[in-house]
Amino acid sequence: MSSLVEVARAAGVAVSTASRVLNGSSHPISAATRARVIAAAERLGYSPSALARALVSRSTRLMGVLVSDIVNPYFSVIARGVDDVASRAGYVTMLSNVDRRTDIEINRMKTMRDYRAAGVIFAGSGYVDDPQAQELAASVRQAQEQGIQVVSLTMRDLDCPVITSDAQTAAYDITDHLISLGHRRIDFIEGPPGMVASKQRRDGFLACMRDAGLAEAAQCHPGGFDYEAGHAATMRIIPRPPLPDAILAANDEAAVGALNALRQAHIDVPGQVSVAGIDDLRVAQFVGLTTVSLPLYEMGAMAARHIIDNPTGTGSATTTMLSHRLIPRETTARR
Amino acid sequence: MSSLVEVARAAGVAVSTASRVLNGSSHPISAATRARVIAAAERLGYSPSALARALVSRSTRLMGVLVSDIVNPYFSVIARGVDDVASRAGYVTMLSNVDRRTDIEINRMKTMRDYRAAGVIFAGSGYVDDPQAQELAASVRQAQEQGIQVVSLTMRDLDCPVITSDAQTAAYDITDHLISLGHRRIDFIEGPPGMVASKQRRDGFLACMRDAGLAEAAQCHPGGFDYEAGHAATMRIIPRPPLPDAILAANDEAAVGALNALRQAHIDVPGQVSVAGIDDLRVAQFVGLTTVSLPLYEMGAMAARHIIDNPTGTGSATTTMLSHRLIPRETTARR
DNA sequence: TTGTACGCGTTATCAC
DNA sequence: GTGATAACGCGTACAA
Repeated sequence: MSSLVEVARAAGVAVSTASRVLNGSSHPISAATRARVIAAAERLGYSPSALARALVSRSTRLMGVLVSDIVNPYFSVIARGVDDVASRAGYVTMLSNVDRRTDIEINRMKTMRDYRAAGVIFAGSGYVDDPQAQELAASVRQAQEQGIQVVSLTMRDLDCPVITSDAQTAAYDITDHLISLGHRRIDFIEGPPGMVASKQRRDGFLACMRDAGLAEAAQCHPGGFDYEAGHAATMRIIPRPPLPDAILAANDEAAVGALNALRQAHIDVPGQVSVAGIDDLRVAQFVGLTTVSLPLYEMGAMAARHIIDNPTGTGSATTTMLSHRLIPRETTARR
Repeated sequence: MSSLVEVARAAGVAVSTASRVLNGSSHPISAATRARVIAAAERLGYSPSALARALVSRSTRLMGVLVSDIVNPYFSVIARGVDDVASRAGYVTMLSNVDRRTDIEINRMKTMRDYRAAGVIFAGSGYVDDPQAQELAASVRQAQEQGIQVVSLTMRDLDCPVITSDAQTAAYDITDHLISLGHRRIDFIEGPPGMVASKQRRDGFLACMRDAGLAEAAQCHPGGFDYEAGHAATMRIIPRPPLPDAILAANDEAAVGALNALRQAHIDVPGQVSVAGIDDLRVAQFVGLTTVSLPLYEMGAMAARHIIDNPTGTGSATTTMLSHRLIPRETTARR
């Protein structure tokens, strides 16, 4: 718990001298005193106060990330991307779960602002007609005026740079893949109601079906992003024949739920029905799920790098689109 | 970016007065001035500097968590437990991935120490004969002397409170369950070599087999904690008949790998071979895996609570054992 | 090459 | 009730 003054005293030098050797200043220091200071610091177990340092330098190496739920692999992959580049740059990442609630999001973001985070990354999507969207936008603006970099990983009504992937086109592409396999009647299990992310994915699906002249054959079912939702939706599909040629779920976990529901009902996948998801999370590999790979890790990593590389809050609100990739596996087959 | 002095000036009061109203001090303040200060703070978009506050109060509301890999659901569940109680108490959690490397662990822990974290939680297990264990222990001791609470979620050579679950007994219990189902020849797929967590689980398995007079029927295979390891180990088991009655993997993900390897080889589970895991992660529900539920969320939550409730670094190094629970599902059956 | 002195934004102590 | 003022631990002009 010794401070710089104590180290300086122990080394018989002025605090400024101690400071200069201990924080790698370019200021010239004689080898002798440098050694003395380092020895003293070592002996006293000196640990520089990042707090005090931040106070005077007016900048921290704190990287904020706001996720809906870190247990959701979608977000843990993003968080991993963030932390990898953050820690490599000497930053420490602050993580908060906001449970898809804008009020919590506002609140946590203010807490990170109080700690003067270098930047805050919004990993989760927004909501359609969110009554608190304005309040959030105002908080974001305020944070930016304080010099905090804000980056969003989805398109939202925030005046900040966006680093994202095109979920709508991803949904379009996987639907197109299904169609190219000869499937005509395709059922779509939607994401949670009200989320922009849900809407994008459904829109991509519908657009592709329409473009293929299959608008009539497209059917949407309420669902969600989790296993149970995909399972339940499929349980509602099964008893109403005819079965669709294929089922596309709004994300992988729901797709796995659909897959299991079908197999439990002794419906062969992909023999009778093909199943596909979106995201390409780890579970998709486990079950051999056909899906679209979204660059989640890269999004997190790029967002962190953006924050580190743009110390001033002057970055214009550009949008960076990272590309996705179709991953055909064993849950889809030619009709 | 306005500070307390600016708020005070705008409100026409002294900084001390502004401070008193803005940080909920119990000091008496006239309603009139209180209102003026609040109005001024509002108008200027004042956000208190947690940095400056921490500097003078000598304590932060920063909660540190060190995990091996946040993408691993084992750790993300723990992290979620930590963050839930942390944020409810106004703390913000700092997360770091240490990739099972003690040197990184030491490094990240020092960074958190520099930020004067209220506490640091070690979520990952240690390694047998770790050459850097001493260095880590020394860093921990130093942090503790600075008033940082340290909690470990596994038994390691750190002089700090431990909040954990008995993985060895968990392994024992699931093995016992397998035996009670009539299985005799049981193969165990080990965790990553060198990890204490791997050893505990294997020891629990072997102890149970021995106690059941089945030491001869117990067979251990090198493996790992991930899908690929479980899959590969099982691929090595299959071509060497006779098949075991059951396969127990060191954790759920490896068990799912084993399960898939068996099914791909057209071996019926649980008809021909039963399969079980340890942890009870979400994927275990997906595939209906019999397993043991470890109180991961609770461990994280309790650790965070401990840190919040024990502001002084005086807590003795007690050990708290949280109980596990057998979860029989569909991958095991009576022989 | 080294030292002095000030300021970063707060809280706490003391006086009024 | 309110107001100066001294810390907290550090970086950095500026002076020596």
